[in-house]
Amino acid sequence: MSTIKDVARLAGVGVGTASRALSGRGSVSDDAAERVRAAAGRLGYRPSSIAQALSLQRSGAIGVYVPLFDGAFYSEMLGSIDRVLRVHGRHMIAANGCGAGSPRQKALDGIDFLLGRDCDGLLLASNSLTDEDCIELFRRFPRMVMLNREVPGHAQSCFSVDHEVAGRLAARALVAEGHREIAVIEGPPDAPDNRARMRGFFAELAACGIAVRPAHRSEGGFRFSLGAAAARALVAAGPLGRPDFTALFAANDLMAMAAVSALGELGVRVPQDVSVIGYDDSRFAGYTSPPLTTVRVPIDAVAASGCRLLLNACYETDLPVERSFPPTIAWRGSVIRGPHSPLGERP
Amino acid sequence: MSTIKDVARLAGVGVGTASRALSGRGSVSDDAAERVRAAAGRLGYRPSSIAQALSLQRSGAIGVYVPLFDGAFYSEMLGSIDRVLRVHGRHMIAANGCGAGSPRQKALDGIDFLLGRDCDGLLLASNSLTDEDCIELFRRFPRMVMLNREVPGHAQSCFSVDHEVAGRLAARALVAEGHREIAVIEGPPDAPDNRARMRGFFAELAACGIAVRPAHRSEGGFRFSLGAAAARALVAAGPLGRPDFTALFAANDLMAMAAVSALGELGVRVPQDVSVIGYDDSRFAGYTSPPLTTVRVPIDAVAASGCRLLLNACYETDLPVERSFPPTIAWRGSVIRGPHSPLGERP
DNA sequence: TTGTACGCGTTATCAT
DNA sequence: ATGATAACGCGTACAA
Repeated sequence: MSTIKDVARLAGVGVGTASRALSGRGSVSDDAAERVRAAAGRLGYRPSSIAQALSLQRSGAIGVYVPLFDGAFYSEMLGSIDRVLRVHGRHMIAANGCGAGSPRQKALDGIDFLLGRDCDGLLLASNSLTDEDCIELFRRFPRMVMLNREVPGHAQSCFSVDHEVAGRLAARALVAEGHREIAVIEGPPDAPDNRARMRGFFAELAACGIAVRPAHRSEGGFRFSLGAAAARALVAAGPLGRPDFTALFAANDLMAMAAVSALGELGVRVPQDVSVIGYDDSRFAGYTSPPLTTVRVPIDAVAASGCRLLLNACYETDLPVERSFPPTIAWRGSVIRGPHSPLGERP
Repeated sequence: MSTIKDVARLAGVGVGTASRALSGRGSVSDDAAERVRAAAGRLGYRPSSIAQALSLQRSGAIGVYVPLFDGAFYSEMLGSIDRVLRVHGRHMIAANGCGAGSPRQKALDGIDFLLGRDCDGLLLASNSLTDEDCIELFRRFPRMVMLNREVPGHAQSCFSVDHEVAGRLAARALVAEGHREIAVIEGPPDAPDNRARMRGFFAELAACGIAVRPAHRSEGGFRFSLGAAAARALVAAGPLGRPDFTALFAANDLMAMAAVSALGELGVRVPQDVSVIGYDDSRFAGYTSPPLTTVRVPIDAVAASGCRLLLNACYETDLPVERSFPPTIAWRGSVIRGPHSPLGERP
């Protein structure tokens, strides 16, 4: 690999001139600039990003931690982040939770790993860290933004949809279609995003005078297998092993999809026997059978804005940043009219 | 941030001693080593990976290019790669295709971007590059391994399942269940992996005396929307707008899932009216309705071995590397017995 | 065993 | 406008 010294020598100038000519910063005579460019071209010169990093005191790397790479939710974030980063000439060091330990420990390990790689900034998505973990992290490493969660005292550095509002939306969608006997497959009980959407969902239902029976609440965990198991448990709890609810809200699309599948194997049809509404509007939601009606949360926009704020913090730029990411309902085939009269309007 | 100089000063030794004590290479008196460790601990010293990289002439970064982050196939690869990398203290700079241009151009851009970040090695997954592109890439940058494709003359650096064998397997599965009127939704016509699986599929069918009618071949492109469209086209081509085939092979699970959904909306039931077999055994395949019978290709193992070979090449290690990744059939609910007598045995 | 000094490739400063 | 030179933080050869 040729260095800037080689370029300078071939061009017949000093390294300073070569550096300025190549970077465009500082003044160089047209003549010299041209010779440097030619020399660089002939040598196939590429600046060493490592040496640049050492000299500039920044690596250009943004560390990104997500619990896992697969799953429509996080991979969509990743794509969005890469897009923003690349436009601005930065790159991503990506890590997901791996190895042994609890989800929280995996997150801590992954973040620690990232911290050791000299990242200029950190982009974090984790609902397994405690608020205290996050606060401590912010203290040690202020150039950080959290995605998909709110951390007390750090609203500026947190980007998320309002999951409570989104949860209310799901409830409104169901009651607007005339459902009242409603079952729920919840996400992990200590995940902040799950709790927020459940809080909103139940609150809106309560506002409509609807209470969800305890037997109609089943705990999942944002995973296919748990969604399927939860769905089976829900119908098993009904009389004669038939569901005694007409609608089902799953805390994410993965579980909604798994629930539809499990329901199908039990002989209960979606949407004829029970309507199902999901959450996230994952890439696949339009292509299940039936296509999934779901709460759309614009996670790509969330990630992009979070990334841009981080970039501003790291590189003194002034990229535009959105703060509001209103959820909507993606109406598809898995929710149909229920037996009761509609309450309110279709959101 | 404190540097090794600070540590050395606090420990009352020279930087050389501090460096040796911290790295474990070279000899240091127990006494000095202890003082250095203590000093490092008190200072919260973290070596600058950038300075290390400049000195050692390697960054510890492996560049990974995949066409996209979402989609079960590539994200599963990513997870597998990160797992291997992290165990060995290396990290991943991940890039996916973004910006304008053809898929091929995106790949070329992404790779070029990675090359500019001083990666020690490159892990590539792309079926949009031509063989010539790959060969040229290997010439310019030998420390590279291709995932999920074979490049002529570079078998050593390519890791993939044998898609032709896997395609044959799909055919055998269908005929073993008594299907003969078979339709196909193909992937992108110039993607090598798609071509190989189609070649195998048609060859095995031919060996059984079965020919696929031109009207029963529909071109998709590894995407939901194309799978759905292809399925609609297939039934539209039949008499009375009903399918005149009893089984359908989709070149990947995404399209299989979309096809099942589209078929459902047209009133044709899976598997009662037509059996569907997918390809990949994506994470979601067990949770569609009905659960998808599919060709399982162990892409995680492929990625892990490819990654280990690359690590060996980059860091003179001797990690174990597998070369054979036999595909199997994951039997689930989307394929049932067809009208003809079985040919051969269930693979 | 130890400390000093040099090299890694770049950018930035500063006389010229 | 230009070129020499000093950082940047680390590993390591070498002399002691």
